[in-house]
Amino acid sequence: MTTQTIPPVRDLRFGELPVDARIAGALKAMGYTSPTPIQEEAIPSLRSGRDVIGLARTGSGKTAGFGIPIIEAIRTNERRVQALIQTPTRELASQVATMLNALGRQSGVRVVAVYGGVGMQAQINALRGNAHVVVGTPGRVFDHLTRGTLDLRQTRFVVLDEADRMLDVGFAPAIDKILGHVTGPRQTALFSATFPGEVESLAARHTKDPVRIAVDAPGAALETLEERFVRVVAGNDKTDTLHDILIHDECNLALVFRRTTHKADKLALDLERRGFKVATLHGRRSQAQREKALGALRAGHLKVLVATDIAARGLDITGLTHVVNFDLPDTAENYTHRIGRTARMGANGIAITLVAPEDEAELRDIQRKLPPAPGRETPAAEPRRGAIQRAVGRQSRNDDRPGQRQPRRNDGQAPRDRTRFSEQGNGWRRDARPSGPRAGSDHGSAASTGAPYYPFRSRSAGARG
DNA sequence: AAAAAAT
Repeated sequence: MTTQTIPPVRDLRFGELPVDARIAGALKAMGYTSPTPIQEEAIPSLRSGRDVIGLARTGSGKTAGFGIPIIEAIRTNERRVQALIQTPTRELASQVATMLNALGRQSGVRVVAVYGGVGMQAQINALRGNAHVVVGTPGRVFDHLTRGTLDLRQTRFVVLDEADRMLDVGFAPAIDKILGHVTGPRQTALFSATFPGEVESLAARHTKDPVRIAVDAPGAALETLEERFVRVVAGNDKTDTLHDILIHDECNLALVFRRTTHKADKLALDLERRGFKVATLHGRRSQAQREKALGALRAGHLKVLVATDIAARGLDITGLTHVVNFDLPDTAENYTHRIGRTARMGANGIAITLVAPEDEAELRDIQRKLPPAPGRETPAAEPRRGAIQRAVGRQSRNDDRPGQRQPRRNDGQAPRDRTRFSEQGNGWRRDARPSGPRAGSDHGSAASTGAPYYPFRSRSAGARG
């Protein structure tokens, strides 16, 4: 008779949160020891059975915030797809599936990624096996539904990751069709770092009396991120400025955004000629090329990845020190998501936006829509002589970054922001009057307007009664 | 106007 090793009964808590022992084990193996604020809020809410709209900054742990309660609710003895997570890009679907797989490993939960650009048969086989959780992009998910190779009739959890993107015009019809196949009772969760007013009505269509978790104002700044703006004077080449950024000591790994696939390719070619290890990621490349590029970036084999907004949302790349907006993002939301590829989970990061004279007006539009924060440049700021050299050459504020990899904060605790927010107009405004003494900032004018204050972490039902 | 997402 074999002696079974019974694991000691400990680690049944994730910080203050009680968690399933197998999940506690998985979390420990993943290096997480206590929940981030969004996890502290989202996990109990999802456990309670309520729908959730969760807003929290980029890199603050949203994936585990829905992943943990879903994994622990999966009945592994039932061979049914019990949870569906939808993402806007294939790479994000893959990344989320990897994370959920790690969370569910010790629980016997089977997670299957379902997205286009790769063979159908392997996915069909995986789905025919014991798939408990499906993470996918809408096109391929719908394809499986019409072929009858995916059955969502027993699905009890639906998550729209990057929810504002999934509900916008490009995706909404596909999401509607897919959710039409989820015929049983279900819990719906929407998560994002941005949530523009326009998507509120769409969100209401897909959720019932949701718990609204606003750990951070949509678009809120990150304390560990330094946002810089480099004015490139007329006639000057942005590529030269980018070159200067890349060769600077503090730049380990950079993600550079361009607005079109063609421009991304062109810049990558230029950088290659200049001797940089570079790859491109955009939607006109084959899935094999895309995966190779992202894999090389994650493995640290590249200096720089040039991408379109395909890489703007969700991707978590360890060691990414710099995000460069070579071309301006098209919206304030995209600005927030792009720069949020760095400075994740308490790590430091630098985001540099290259600004040509013709970009100025558009940049001002973007900045006007962002919650102001100490350290975040405001539209009023005037470009000054010598600003380029200073911005490129300046050392990072908290320079504790070692050569290769950024340290993950191993206490699992993203820095907590005590700033309060006031709701004004259609958006959220950062109100710089903290609970303590006033920080040396000039962004606090809203504090004296008598606007109502809402608690920093608000938990109110969507519709006020 | 562009990018993404099914083929």
